[in-house]
Order: sequence, then C-alpha cells, then structure tokens
Amino acid sequence: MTGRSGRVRSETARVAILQATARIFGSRGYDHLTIEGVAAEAGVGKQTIYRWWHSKGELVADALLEGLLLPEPLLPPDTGDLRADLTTWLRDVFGLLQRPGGDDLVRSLAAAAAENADVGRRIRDSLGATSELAARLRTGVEAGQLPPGVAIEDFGDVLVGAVVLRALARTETDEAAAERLVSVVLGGAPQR
Amino acid sequence: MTGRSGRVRSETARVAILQATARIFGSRGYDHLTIEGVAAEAGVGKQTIYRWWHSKGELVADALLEGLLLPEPLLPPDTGDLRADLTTWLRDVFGLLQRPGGDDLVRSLAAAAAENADVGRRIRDSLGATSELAARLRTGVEAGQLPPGVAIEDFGDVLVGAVVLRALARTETDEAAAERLVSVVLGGAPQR
Amino acid sequence: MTGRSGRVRSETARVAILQATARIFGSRGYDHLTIEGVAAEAGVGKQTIYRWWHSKGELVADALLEGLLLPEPLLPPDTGDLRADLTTWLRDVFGLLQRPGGDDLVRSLAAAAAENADVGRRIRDSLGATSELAARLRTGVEAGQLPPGVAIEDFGDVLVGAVVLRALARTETDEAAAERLVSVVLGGAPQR
Amino acid sequence: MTGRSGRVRSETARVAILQATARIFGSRGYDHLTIEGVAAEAGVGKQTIYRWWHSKGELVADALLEGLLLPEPLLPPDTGDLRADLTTWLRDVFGLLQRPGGDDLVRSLAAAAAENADVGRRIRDSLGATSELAARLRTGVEAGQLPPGVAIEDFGDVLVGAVVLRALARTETDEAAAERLVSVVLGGAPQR
DNA sequence: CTCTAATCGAGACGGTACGTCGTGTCTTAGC
DNA sequence: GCTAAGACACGACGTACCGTCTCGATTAGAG
Repeated sequence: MTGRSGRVRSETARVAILQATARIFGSRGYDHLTIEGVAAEAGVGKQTIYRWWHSKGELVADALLEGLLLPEPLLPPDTGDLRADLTTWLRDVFGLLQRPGGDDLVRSLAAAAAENADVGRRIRDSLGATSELAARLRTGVEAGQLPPGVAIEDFGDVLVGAVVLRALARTETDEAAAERLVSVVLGGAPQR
Repeated sequence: MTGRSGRVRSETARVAILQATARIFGSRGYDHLTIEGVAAEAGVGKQTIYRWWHSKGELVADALLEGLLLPEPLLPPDTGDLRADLTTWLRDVFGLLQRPGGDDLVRSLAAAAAENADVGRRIRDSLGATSELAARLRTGVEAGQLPPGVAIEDFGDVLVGAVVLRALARTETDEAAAERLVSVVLGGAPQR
Repeated sequence: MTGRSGRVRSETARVAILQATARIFGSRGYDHLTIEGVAAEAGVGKQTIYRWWHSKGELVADALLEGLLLPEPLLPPDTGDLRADLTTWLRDVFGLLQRPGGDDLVRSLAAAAAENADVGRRIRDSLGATSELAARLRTGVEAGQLPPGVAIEDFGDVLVGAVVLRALARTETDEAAAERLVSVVLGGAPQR
Repeated sequence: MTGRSGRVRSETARVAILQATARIFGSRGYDHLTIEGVAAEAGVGKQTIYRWWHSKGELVADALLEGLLLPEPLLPPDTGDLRADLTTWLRDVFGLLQRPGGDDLVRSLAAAAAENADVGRRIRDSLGATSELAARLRTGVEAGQLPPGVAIEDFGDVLVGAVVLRALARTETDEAAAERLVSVVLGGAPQR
C-alpha cells in the first residue's frame, strides 16, 4: 500500500504548541496571538506549526477541541423548577464574564469563529445537543415544564446567542438581566 | 482671542475614506481591511486617517454609523399576527445571510465588534430600543400579544443573538429554523 | 576483531548525487545549489548526502574532481610558434566564456572556491603543473622559446588568473584581448 | 514637472547601513553577511534596506564604492627600477593577504563579485586604468622600461588576476612568489 | 541461515534568514 | 493647519534550507 516512512510526528511538540496557544490566547487574546509567538512560547520551529495547521484559526480550534481554552462547562442545577435553574445557570455564566478577562475570552472566541469555520463549528458543537444545558432542557421536557415539541437546540442557541451578543456589545450583565432573558424564553414577566 | 486658523478639515477626504472603508469591508471583510488599503483606495494620505480615527475599529464603527455597511434595515410587517410577523422578519434576515457574502458580512461585524468596543456598542444601538424590530414588539405589547411586563430589549437581543451565533457557527438557516426560533421565544410548538 | 559488518555504501546513490550536483550547478549556479535540491534531484535522502560530504562545497569539489563540472580541457596546439599557440588557446577559452552560461560557470566556481578551500585547491590542481597548458609551456622552454628558468606554474597562474578576473569583472573577452594578454606575458606589442 | 513630495531619504540611515555592511563584511565575510544582520547592526528596519538596495550584492558594491571595505590602496614606489618596484608592490599586496582575514577579504570580494555584476565592475574599476598600479606602469612606459605599445590595463589585470587566483586556490604567497610573478610579466628569470 | 549493524529513502524537528506587508510616526512640499 | 506623498523603525507573515534526528526497510558480512 502506501509507502509510509520518515520520522513520526512528535506528540511532545503537538502538545506544547496547543498549550502555548491556550496560554497566549487566554492572556493576550485572539488578535495578539501570533504564530511566531506560539512557536517561541512552545520552543518549536514555525514550520512545525505550519506543517500541521494552516492558520491560527485552526490552531485555536484545536486548542478549543482539547478543552484547553474554556473553563469547565457550567452545570445547570436540577431542582425541578426550570425557571429558577435556568436563571441560576445564566447568572453563573454572567459571573464568568465578569471575572477579569472573561468577556475578552468570549470576544476572542467570536473573533476566532469569525475567521475560521472550524472554530465556529466546534464552539457550536460544545454548546449544542451534547451540552449540559441541553440535558437540563430535555429533563424539563420530560417533566412537562416545556412543551413536548420544543426545539431544544434552538432554545440553547437563543440563550447562548444572547450571551455572545451581550459580550460583543459590551452590554452589562447583571442578575436582573439573567432573569429578564429567562423570562423571554419561558414566557411571563421576570420574577422581580 | 484663540489662535484659530489654518486649513479646515476636508469633507471630501472624510467621505472618501468612509466610502473606501465600506467598499473594502464589504468586498474583503474586516480582517483584510487595512489602513493602508483604505488610504490608497480613497486617494488619501495615511496620516489623514490617523489624524481623525485611532484604529480601524473606529473607522468601521463610523462607516457603520453612516449606514454605509448595512443594507436597509428590514421592516417586520404588522399584520396583527405577531408570530407570523416575527417569522417573516426572521426569514428575511436569513435571506440576507444566504445571499453571497451575507454571512461574511455578519461575521466581519462580529470580528470588528470583538476588537473594538465602539463597533459593538453601535451595532447594539442600531438593533436596540430604536430598531424596527423593537417598534413591532411594542405594538405587540399594546395589542396584548405579549405580556405587558416583557423586556423588549432583551427580546430583541435574544433573536439577534441567535442570528449572530448561527452565522458564527455556520449553522444552516432555513425557513423551518426561523419558525423554530420564533416558537422558542413566543412559546408553543412551531407551526409546521 | 573489529565489528565490521553492515550494509555497504551504495555506489548508485553516490553517482546519482554527484550527477545531480553537476546538473544543478550547471543550470542554476553555485548559490542556487542546495543540499535539499540535490537530494530531491538525485532521489536520495538528505542524510545520505550528509553522511559522506560535510558541505555543499565538498560536494562541488567532488563533482569537479570527477570531471562532471567542466567541459573537456582545452588543448593548446603545438605549431612551434608559442605566441600563436597561446593566443589560440586563450581565444578558445574566451570562446567557452562567451557560450551561454560559460561565464556563469566560471563565476560559480569562483564562488565555490571562495567558500570552500577544497574547491579552490582542486581547481588549482586541475590547472596547475599537470595541465595541458603547463605541458605546452614546458615544450616551449625546451624549444628555447621561453628562458630556461621561467616559473611555469606562475606563468599559468597569470593567464588563468586574468581569465577568472575578467569573468568576475564582466570584462569583454574578444580576440584582441587574447592577443594583448599573450603580449603581456611574452613581451613585445600585440601583433595587431 | 514631477509632483515630488513625501519625506526625503535619510542620510543617517544610508550611512549607518553601509557602515554596518562594511563592519560585518570585514569581520564575518560575505556569506555570513545577512540583510537582517545589517539591519540590526545599523539600527534600521529591513524595509529601509530593501527600499534602496535589491540584494546584498548591491549593498556590498556600494560599501565598496564608498571605500569602506578596502584598506588604503597600495602605492608602488618609483625608484626608476620597474622590476624592483613591481616586486615591492606585489610583496606588499601579499603582506595584506597574510594578515589575519586578509585572504578572507579577497575571497569574500570574489564571492560578492560572482554574485553581483556591480561588485565585479567596481572592483575592476578601482584596480583598472585609474589605479596606482596603472600610473606606475605608465611612467614605466615613458621611461622606456616597457615597450611603448604595451596594454597597461591588461598588464594590471594579469597581476591582479594572479593575486585573486592565489587567494581562491589558497596558494602560498611568499616573497619568492612575488619575484616569480614579476618575472613572468617582465620576462627573464627571477633575480634569486 | 540466522543475527547484527551500517546504509538507504523518507520526512519531522528546532532554527535562521528570506523578502513582503502592514502598523503607527515622522518629515517633506503644497495649498 | 490640513493635505498627499512617502520614508522610517518595527513586528509578523509564510517559505526555503539548514543540519540533526528518528522511522521502517534493505542488505551485506560474521557467526
């Protein structure tokens, strides 16, 4: 079959590159992330990066896929009260954004997604049907808190989209905002 | 009194710069937009740009403000049936995205917003309380199609955020998706 | 006793490498000659080159030694008239230089010699005491056309040096120049 | 006439670049001379070099033209004895070659000349009809020590060519060699 | 007839330098 | 005082080669 030969790809280098990417992405943001910087930080030749990734977008997408960019996903609680649980989740998300660099992270991801289709798709994947949020929504449907035909993916999109938009637009993200957003999707007026 | 004197700012140059910005932004996207490119395209010295704008973000923000970047805003119809009207509006928006370069435009705006706070805020402004969508929602409240306490701004955010997220994630945007999204915010199952 | 064993050096590879070297040297010159290029052209791994040669200078020196770089050496005639014979020889040499790539070849050799001592020495060897020119000069001494104590090697150096210098300086090399050069070393004025 | 405008070329930068070139050329030789190195040494952007010179060859040619590369030209004495004077001159030249880096300098110039036509021509110019050597030869013709029709330029070429060839070939350059070379061009046997 | 060790092709690796592009600042001359 | 033009120091780009280092796969003696 194929005449495979030659030295094998170095796992050490691969990992060093992705970690360096994550480190720089986290500290300086997507648009101060440079291939040269990653190479230097990882102690690697530039060509070793270009051999395996075609752009810094792909690099970020891969780091994202390895879970090096995002903090642990937030678990929405399941108290039986869907409205309360979603509000709690959203409040936690907003809490992340308010931590120093939290909104920068989201904006950097948006910039990366804008430039690179892979990043976009992978962000979506990690938020989509397989996410913690979607799981909670599904139990909501089973418990009759949501109508049976509801589109769970779109439900999630709507919440996450609102979060992203607020990060891009630098809208304030306080607790009341969390409640208002939940009210928009669950109907009714905000509690407070 | 004050030593006011000297040549006055050239309106010709200002307009040429913003139009060049819009032209390049539209055809090559935000990250191929360069100050040098704009200067050349506008037949202007670079310094003339730097004197009045501090970054390409501001440039884009200004072009946006002048309405040079976006097509005419979409008017949601007012047939009395809010669900149908919102679905129509969303379908029209998706139509824009499906035109060649339509989703690139949204992604470019996201990239610009990620990099520059002004762009973010201005995008939000043009979509916010003063937008056509907000107006239609307000008539919905008056007509009793929406509960009186609903947060109109957040309602809009949620829809627009979903659109932006779909553009970033390259999610398909067909008619059924429009209906599903409307159902998420208005409750109930999609019609079809 | 000694652990002699293992695969023996491949003559095929050796020859392919030297021929590839000669081919590239001839067509692209010394400074576009790269080890990677030679390896590719010869269908050989780079390591196989580095195992047997330490630099591209040595490579060229070896190709030179195998006679792969230079055309057949020019024979000075022996008509009994030394001045005429030397002029003929020099005219032939100039003829080589005027062929397309002829002066490039000499300049490439100079560049190689400048960088690598071996090349320099080998060029000298092939032009020195063992050369055709030296042989003709020796018969000139025997025939009394040159004084008995004359330094034959230096005599050759002087002529070859003038040729190299003209190639480096891009001086024109016409027939009259050949006669003038011969006059310089043999004394008297040029014939024409 | 032409609409000249824009900032004027910086003489400071020009001089710094040529001096850095000379410094590096002298200490590390032509093939360790890099544009990046010159830029760094001169405290200048690379583009400033590329704007005015097309290759490192041109750079060296210019530095040569400014007299930054070569030591003061050697004056042949004029004692009335042409043979003695030429021998003295050649001995001095060989003395330069024997100083540390002296032959490297000549070889570097040869390499530069091989790569760049300008360098070649300028070396020739500075050694040619206008040189000190040519002047001494001319007085030799006037004094009847050389035949009237002798080609002075070629006479010089022959001597200089021999020197260059010896540098390239790493031939030893002792005093006896100087005498032998002079004998070749002046006829007769070396004195000693 | 196996074992062993040097060679082969291939090709990834950490580097250096290339020549280009864009940044933001500065210096001209012209209006 | 603003403008078009354009040079400047700087930083990053993506590419080409360098010389070194694995990798299987051959391929000869030595046992």
